[in-house]
Amino acid sequence: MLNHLGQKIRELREKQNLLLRQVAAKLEVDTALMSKIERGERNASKQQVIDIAKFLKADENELLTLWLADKLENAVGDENHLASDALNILKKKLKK
Amino acid sequence: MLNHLGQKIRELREKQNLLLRQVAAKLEVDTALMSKIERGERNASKQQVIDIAKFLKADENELLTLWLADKLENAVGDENHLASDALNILKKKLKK
DNA sequence: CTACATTTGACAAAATTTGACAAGCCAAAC
DNA sequence: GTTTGGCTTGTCAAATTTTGTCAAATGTAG
Repeated sequence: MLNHLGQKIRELREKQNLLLRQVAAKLEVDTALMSKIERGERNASKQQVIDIAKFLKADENELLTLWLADKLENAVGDENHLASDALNILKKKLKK
Repeated sequence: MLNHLGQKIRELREKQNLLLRQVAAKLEVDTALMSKIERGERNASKQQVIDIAKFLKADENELLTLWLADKLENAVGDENHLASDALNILKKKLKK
């Protein structure tokens, strides 16, 4: 259930002794939603990631990369056995 | 707009001189949908890919791999600049 | 022109996602 | 014990996305 982005956000938040409530307030979302985002139960929107990066003084691209990695992991679903080949196909395509 | 799976399906279908209508009939979907799948305007479901592989005598895993590659590409969206890093993160995770 | 294959656009139904709310859990302090 | 405060969980309606069909348009060979 844990994902890359959520883990990182929680780590950043705790290092700065901030409450879920405080981050949530900045994003103007419910604390419950923030909790879900950190635990990977819900995906953050791109804009939310950007806002979080700003508030937690983190590198925006770093967080967005984790966010994308999570999205890709979702897309793989339970097709683990095909993923490595599929990833290679995609990698090749992206070179253009 | 073209995707990996659709291209492959079309190639297989044409090599066997089959009509969209015939493949669509096998899958019990509208011809229009089949056309969209081949052109990448719509994604096929996993089951549809399996049925197509069977009907076109293609390797199921090969088609499913293309199907997954397309899904991953969709997930990347227009975040091309982050994709390569995200892919590496995912690759690492998949090794477990 | 005709006949047939494919494509396109619009649409309703179905499925998924989204965020809020309320209730619950848990530890620390009282 | 009870209260407090932070976090989590379940449920829900609204919003959004996806799915497949239909009808009309386009293309193409005879």
